[in-house]
Amino acid sequence: MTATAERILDIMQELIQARGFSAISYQHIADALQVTKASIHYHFPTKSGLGTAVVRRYRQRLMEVMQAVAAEDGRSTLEILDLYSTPYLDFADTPDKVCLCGALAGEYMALPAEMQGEVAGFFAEHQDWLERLLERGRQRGDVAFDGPPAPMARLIFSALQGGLLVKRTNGDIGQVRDVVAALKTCLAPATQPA
Amino acid sequence: MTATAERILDIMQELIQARGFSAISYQHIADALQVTKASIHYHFPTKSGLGTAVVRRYRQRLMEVMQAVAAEDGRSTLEILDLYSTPYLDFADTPDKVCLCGALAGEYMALPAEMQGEVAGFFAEHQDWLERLLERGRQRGDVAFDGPPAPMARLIFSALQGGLLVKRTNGDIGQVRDVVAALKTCLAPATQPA
DNA sequence: GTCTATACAAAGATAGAC
DNA sequence: GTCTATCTTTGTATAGAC
Repeated sequence: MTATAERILDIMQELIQARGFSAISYQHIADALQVTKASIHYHFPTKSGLGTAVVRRYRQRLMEVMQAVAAEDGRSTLEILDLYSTPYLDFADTPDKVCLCGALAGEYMALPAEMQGEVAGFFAEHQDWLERLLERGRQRGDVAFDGPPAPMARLIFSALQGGLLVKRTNGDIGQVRDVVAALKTCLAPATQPA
Repeated sequence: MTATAERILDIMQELIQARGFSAISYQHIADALQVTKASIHYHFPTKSGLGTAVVRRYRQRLMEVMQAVAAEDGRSTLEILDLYSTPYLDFADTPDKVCLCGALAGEYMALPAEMQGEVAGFFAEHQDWLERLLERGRQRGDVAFDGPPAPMARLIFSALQGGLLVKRTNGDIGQVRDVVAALKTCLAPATQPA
């Protein structure tokens, strides 16, 4: 992967996060990189291939974040949840970006099959990760909730994705912060009555 | 509004719910309606105007649902929440549709300004409605949660939107059902210890 | 690896006949 | 209201020079 190819991926990712995949053209990328369309095609012959490469890289990066977060010792489950939420809160700090896969999910049926697979895989592995986190947390006793962990993991993940999307329409960072805060109140173990 | 114009709105709405706005062309609509592109332009001269009309109608319809639901007497807050969730669960029963505004949110920065306003208004009024529902419910004592109602309203709405988007990528209706179920466990008032 | 030039299809939109 | 025909721009993609 050359440096230029990486920059193209960077630009494409930012564009998708802001405007989605269908609305992006090679011209947009060329303008941002200050080269011609043909140069972009040299590095990524097809738009479908470019889109797939962007999602793959994004997916891998966030997976590394999750593995690093899970490896941290001495953190409470709620602290780990905070660390997990950090990338989403960072997106919320921008005026125009959401999660790459959250953006792509809205136009899912218009995506090339290869991209659909990457997006679906991203969602699945995040929810699996959250499920394991909740399971461990409940065993340790620092989170509490009714029923099996899978529905709660789905709630957390769905809420983060949805919260980011809503936030961009109202410009209120509180949208995502509120969602995270409300989730925590749902998970906080009941303090033993004295 | 003529019957044909209504059918165009129907088709456009379905197409957006499945594929987003940017990926839809007048040709797609013309094919679905079995007429030529020019006929569509007769009813809706610009794509921006057509998109805006679709969102406006959708917004209005769901607002009517909310008003009808809120007017129902003798329902518990959790029952009302179920009624509110019905349209989302109906979308979840299709293989390819999400909430119209949920789909549009992913490509928000690529939308015409007028459509952005409608989407933002839709989100705002839904969250406001949920906030009032929660406030009343807590007063009546049939739901319980920590802190002010706004964050919980935001959590519920974000989770429903996000849940639908994730559901479409994994084809599992359980995704949305789980989210609703998990939300309910978060809201259920603690049963008085005997 | 980037450029110019070009091919070809699809897009949004309009004119004017029926 | 719908059609055919057309305009103009944009989109994805390739060929070949530098």
